[in-house]
This record gives sequence, C-alpha cells and structure tokens, in this order.
Amino acid sequence: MDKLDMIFERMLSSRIFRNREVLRPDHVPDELPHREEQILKLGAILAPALKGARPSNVFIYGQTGTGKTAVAKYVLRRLKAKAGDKVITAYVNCREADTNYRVLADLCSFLDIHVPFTGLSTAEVLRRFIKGLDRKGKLMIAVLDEIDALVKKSGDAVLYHLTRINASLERSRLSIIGITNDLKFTEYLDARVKSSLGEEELVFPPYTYEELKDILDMRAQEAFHEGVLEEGVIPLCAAIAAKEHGDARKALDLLRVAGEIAEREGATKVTEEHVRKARRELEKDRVVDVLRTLPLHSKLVLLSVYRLEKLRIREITTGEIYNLYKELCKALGLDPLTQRRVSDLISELDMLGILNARVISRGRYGRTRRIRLGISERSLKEGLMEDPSVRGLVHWSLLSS
DNA sequence: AATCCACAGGAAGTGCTGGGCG
DNA sequence: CGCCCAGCACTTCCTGTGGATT
Repeated sequence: MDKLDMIFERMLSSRIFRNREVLRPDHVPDELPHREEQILKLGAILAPALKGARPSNVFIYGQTGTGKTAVAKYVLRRLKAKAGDKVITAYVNCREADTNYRVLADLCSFLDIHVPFTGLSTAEVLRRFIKGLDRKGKLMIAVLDEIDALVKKSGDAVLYHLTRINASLERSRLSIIGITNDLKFTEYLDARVKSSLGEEELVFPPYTYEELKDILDMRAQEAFHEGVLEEGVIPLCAAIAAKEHGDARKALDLLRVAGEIAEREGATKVTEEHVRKARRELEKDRVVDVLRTLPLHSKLVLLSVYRLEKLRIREITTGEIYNLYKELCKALGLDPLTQRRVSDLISELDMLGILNARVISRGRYGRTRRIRLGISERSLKEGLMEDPSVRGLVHWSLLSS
C-alpha cells in the first residue's frame, strides 16, 4: 500500500462508525425491541394470507418514531418470505404520493403496470389497477403509510374505492394496512370507509426512556466501533427523544449526527457535547432547508416580518406585513399577490414553525393575526442569503428605521 | 345594546402545466 | 389534431366574528 492509498484508506475506514446505515431512519433492523406485541398481533391478523384467504384490513395508530412503519415492513418481509409469490406486498407513502391519482399510480407500479404520472383520469387508473390486480389472481397487501396526509389533502375517495374493490375482483383480493400518526383524523373519514379500514386496530404507544436506551444500545453495537461512545451518550439521546413523545427516529438521528460530528472533528470518541451539537444541527438544518426551498413570495413575506421585528413594531399583523410586502415587490419589480393569498402563505409558514401566528381580536380595531418570527435570526439569514433575488433585501432589512 | 374594524378563512373559478386519449 | 384530465398557484367574492368603542 503506498502513501496515497493510505490517505484514501484512512478516509474510508472510519474510526467511529462500523456501519452507519443502521442508524438511518428507513433502516429496518432484524430485531425490533419492545414491539414484540405489535409484531405478533399484526402477524396474527395477516396470517390468513398464507392459506390464500384475505386478511382483515388494519389500522395502525401511533406518534412519529414509534415503529409503525418498521413493524409493518418487518412483518410483511417475514410474511413474504413464507408465502413467496402467493402474495404481493406494496408500500406507499401517502405524504409523498399525496393525491388520489398518485396513490393509485404507485399501487399500479407494484403490479408492473406502467401509468403516466399525469394525463389519465383517476377513474381510469383505478380501472387499470383493478384489471391488473385481478389478472394476477393473487392477494395483495398494501401498506398506506401516513394516510392522514392523503385524506387531509385529497379526501377519502380513493380509500372508499379501495375498501370496496374486493367486490369487483374475481380472482384476486386486496387487504389494506393504513398507518397514521393523527388519531383524530378518522373524523374526516366516511363512516363506511372508517369501519372497513378499521376491521382491526393496532396502537403503538410511545417508547419510554428505558426502551429508547435499549433500542439505541442494540443499534449502536452494529453502528459503532467498540468503545467509541462515551458512557452518557446513549442516555442523553434517549432522554432528549423521550421528551419528544418517545420518538425513536429522533433518538437515532441524534446518535448518527453526533457520530458524524465527532468524525468530522477527528475525535476518537463520541461525547455528550457532540450530542448537544447534533441536536442544534438537526434543528438548524431542518429550518434552513425549508427556508431555502421556499417560493420567492413566501421569502418576501418572511422578510417583511423580519423587518417589522427589527423596527420593534409591537404587534405585527397581516395588514402590516402586506403593506411592507407590497413595497418589497415594487422594489423588485414584481406583481404582488393578493392579501388573501398572502394570508395563506402566512398560514403555511406558521405550520412549518417558521412563523408563529395567532388570531387575536383588538375589538374596535378589528380581528387579525399577531405574527412573530419563530426562528433565529441566524437561521433566517443562512436560509435566505443564497437566493440572489432577495440577498440585497436581507441586508436592507438589517438597517433600522 | 348596537356598531364596526380588519381581517379570517370558505367557496368557486381561472389559467397554466404536462400529459393522455381517440 | 383537438379535446380531456388532475393538480397547482392564484384571484375574486364572500360571509363571519371578538370585543373596544359609541
């Protein structure tokens, strides 16, 4: 091995990580601690598939990072291993495929049916799906993950059709596993869909602090070299995640990023300080990432809020923002959007946590929203500076009066 | 008790994109 | 080719409202 090889080799062979992939959020491990009960229950529900019978539809509830997706994927994998070609398993993330059309198109792809990503009517895609599935003469088990996102955005029409599809199938059958982290969302569902989809229900409780520690311990053995984690690291990750509704994904993210930071610094050990840095970095990355990809007019709205805060305006309202926003548009030679639209943009920014907007009534002086910035000045600048069309305005906003 | 502000936020419609079908 | 479709960003028009002021 020559010197160059050694440089490459040092890069390649991490002193920290053995295999960081097992800390990634979409990794499904061979063992899921503290989910035995859910695994067995889901397995029991799906077991009839082995004899060619149609399992009941299942509804899975639980907060983010409680293992819903991992358990569903895990059980399906095991089932598939036993059943072989007799069953077709499908997984659709409804946050990504968040329209009726796309969900159906995604399902079709598991049957090797090509559908264009636009152009057909939804009814036509449904027809093709039914025809394609029936031709297979098999059972299909379809996981619809984050199903609440679909229903909130596009209604339950597709779910209605999918739950009734078995009536139109002669040789095949379809079972649906719906996953949601929003417990209240079934209120939006048609009663028939609700009862059909909820033939069986599974609840995933949040992980406790102790359980999170177990999960991290197990994964850390695979992910890190021996002895690189300082003693308090895993407890700290678990404690932070336990506070946020027992979110295992968060715990794993913290551990992974802490490791990455340690590696970048050339440290030989991962310390609690690395975890604290990781926490800050994860939060900042999230915000900056959202900011960067914001449409231009949302950025201008945001800059207006920023400017008004700089001017120490006591109560920033929709109207004040709109006035300033119009000026920014003029300065850039853009046609301003209507106030109605800007009001919606403010709501979107509120939902992203970038702004805090609260409806208040000032009596005689009307009903409006009081709006404040929900992120640090540093994140805001970092997120907006690289957009050439607003960079100048960021500087301008810094000047007072 | 009535008024009225400054909007919130629903409903419906428009124009455009990117694609299909016959 | 002309027409249709879904989705999106946006506009237009609208009704509703909490509470300080009259």
